[in-house]
Amino acid sequence: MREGSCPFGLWHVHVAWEDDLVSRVRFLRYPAAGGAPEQFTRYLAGDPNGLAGLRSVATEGESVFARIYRAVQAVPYGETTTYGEVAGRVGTVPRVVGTAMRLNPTPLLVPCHRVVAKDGPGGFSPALELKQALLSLERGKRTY
DNA sequence: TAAAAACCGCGGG
DNA sequence: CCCGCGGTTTTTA
Repeated sequence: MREGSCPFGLWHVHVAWEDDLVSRVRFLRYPAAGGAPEQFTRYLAGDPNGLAGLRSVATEGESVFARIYRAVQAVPYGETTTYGEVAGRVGTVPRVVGTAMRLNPTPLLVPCHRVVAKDGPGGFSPALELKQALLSLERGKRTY
């Protein structure tokens, strides 16, 4: 298993992967020893198709969460959907979608930042600021 | 271990 | 404002 990071503003995007399969993505305040896959660098530089070719472990299987993650992955770059909308498509309730987003092992690859509340931004860990930065990045506005 | 309670990145009443 | 929804985590025994 390989691990590395690339910078994003005040943060560093840490990635754990093997070949094209990504098992973990995290936002930390310090860099890793090595670099992240170039796809992440491209995405964070504003390339809409930067992440193409990478898979996430989170989307495998038939669990409710896996189906939620697949539904979220289907949300196009630069667009948003709501917790309730995803819930309806998967056959569960909004609250569970929120839980799945909170526990998302591979943010960015499963673009949980594109899921917002019906009226409001919804949440994001470790910082809501990151969700806003990612959304404005996809709108073509570089915050960082 | 197993069962119960608490906890939520929500939404509708 | 309050309560149910359903899946996860924490607490309790």
